[in-house]
Amino acid sequence: MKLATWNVNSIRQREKHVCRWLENAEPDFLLLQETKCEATHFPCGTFNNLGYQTEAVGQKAYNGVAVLSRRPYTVRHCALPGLADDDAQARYIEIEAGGATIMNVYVPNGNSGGDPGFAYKLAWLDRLAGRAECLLDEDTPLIVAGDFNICPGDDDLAPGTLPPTDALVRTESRARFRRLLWAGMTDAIRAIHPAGPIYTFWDYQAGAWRRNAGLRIDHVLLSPTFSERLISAEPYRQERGEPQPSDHVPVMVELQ
DNA sequence: ATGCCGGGTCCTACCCGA
Repeated sequence: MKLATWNVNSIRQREKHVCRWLENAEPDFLLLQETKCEATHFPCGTFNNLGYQTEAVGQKAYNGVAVLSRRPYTVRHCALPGLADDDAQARYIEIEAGGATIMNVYVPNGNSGGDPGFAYKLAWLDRLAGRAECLLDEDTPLIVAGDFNICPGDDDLAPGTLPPTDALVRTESRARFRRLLWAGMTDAIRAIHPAGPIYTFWDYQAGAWRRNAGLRIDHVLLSPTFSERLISAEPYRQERGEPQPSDHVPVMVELQ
């Protein structure tokens, strides 16, 4: 089974990239973030034609997530349960497939909106961890994947790319990521590649791609049932070199 | 420590991302 996550930075701009990538990589599940598209305008038909059943949660201009799957699934939640303003922003889809739960997340960046903006990010991550812990307590096989907007460690950003005050590297953000690990989730990329620089995002500006000034902020977290079956976990760097790319690349895991 | 790029929308000057 192959599952991937990709922040596409507008599905309308990236529809052809996604189709081409699906045909080459053939994931069973693809979790998209930053579709920037209301659900009624999401190009479901295009992906149906490639054999993928699609569920989109969207809003105008910002955020937006979607699930593409060639395996049967049911949608369980279209917003993070229990969050105070839980469906104000389109950041979460939770599905059930083959007895497992899969969460597609677009975590708030936390750098805009001052202290309340950062507090929203932390509250969102606390709520996510609480939800994951509930499912882990019941031994539900679980995958949490998406754009976390967190560089978990110092190998996860090119030196000098971000100041220590940035919401992507703040200790409070990293502590929320560790809470998910301590709850029993495995960071799939780090299970396969324990150390060294691995990036999933390169800014459009200042020659970030050319200089390999990247960040690792897109993650796939696996509960024990899945981590024991992990075969590979890789970012698809070549996507960043395509014409008109997203600033993020797909991250795919293969499970036995 | 960004807003140089690239997306969005109140269509055009701004907001937002990481």
